[in-house]
Amino acid sequence: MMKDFECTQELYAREVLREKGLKSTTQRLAVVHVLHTSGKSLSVGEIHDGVKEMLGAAGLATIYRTLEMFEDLGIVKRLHFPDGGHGYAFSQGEHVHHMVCVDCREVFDFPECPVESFDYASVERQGFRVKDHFIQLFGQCGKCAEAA
Amino acid sequence: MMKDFECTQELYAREVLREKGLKSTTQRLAVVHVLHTSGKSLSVGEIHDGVKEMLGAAGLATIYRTLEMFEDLGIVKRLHFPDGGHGYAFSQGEHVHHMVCVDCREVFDFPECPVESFDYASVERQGFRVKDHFIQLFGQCGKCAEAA
DNA sequence: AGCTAATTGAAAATCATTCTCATTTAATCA
DNA sequence: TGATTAAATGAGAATGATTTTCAATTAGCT
Repeated sequence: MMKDFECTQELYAREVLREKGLKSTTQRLAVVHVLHTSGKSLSVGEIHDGVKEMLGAAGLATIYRTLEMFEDLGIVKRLHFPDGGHGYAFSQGEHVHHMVCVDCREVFDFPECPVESFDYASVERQGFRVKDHFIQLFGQCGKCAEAA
Repeated sequence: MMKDFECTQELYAREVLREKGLKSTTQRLAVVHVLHTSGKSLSVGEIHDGVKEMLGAAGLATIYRTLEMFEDLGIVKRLHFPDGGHGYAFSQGEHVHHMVCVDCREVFDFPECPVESFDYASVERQGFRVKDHFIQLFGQCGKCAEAA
């Protein structure tokens, strides 16, 4: 499957998949397309709907399988919301954090990492070795702030 | 229900509940006890087991209801793990972040907030208003690092 | 001790996620 | 290109997690 309207994000996913010997299926590329063009954090159901709209039909199990795999590959990031729900946003493997509008769930990158420059002395004094971190900022985007 | 071995954490929970006009039931205090004494992040099932051990029996629905309520009240924090699972840790409402050992799930506080002192200029330039944040550090505690 | 609204427990209902397996498809190579 | 083959998909069943319902119980008042 090679479409003329393929964007850099799809080419990126295609490349990551190829490197790992995984197939660039229609469904997988559709997931990338839906996530990337939305620019938002989407739930599994929303992604499924988007893919169905593109392809006519798509199995829900495939969406789950794809998202799990994409998360491992760094193609998507799983985000958590204060209400207990979670969603997925497109990502290109770089170390960025996300800031999500709690109203429209639009996702904005936050390239400077507040933790990178942070002094871990206090936890390391307790014997810890910090290996990874998860950061997410919540707030309101300009549009939603105006609308409110 | 008033036990002689009640600790400050239970007294704290009792106080928060009283302020909101909520009842300090045996089950709720047992959840506090289980979480606080474990010092770890526990799954809903583990909390349920712990409470059953203390009380002989306890409904799972009550555990869910209690945890949801406690999260709103700031008595517990919900933590997310890289494997997609989540757990709950005792908290006393203060603004602390947590660092979790990925092996034993022990939870350590991280009082200095790396984001508090952070310069939000880059996102605010995009029209955002940052209202909240979620930070979690992952790593290995001293004990688990030795054992490995 | 008695009253009352809040809370609980058990089971059913709902919702989310994973699994199974027969069928299809992307990538490779002749 | 067409054949081959391992990987991937889809449909639905199975599982697991969470929520709801409602009758019975209990904490926090007088």
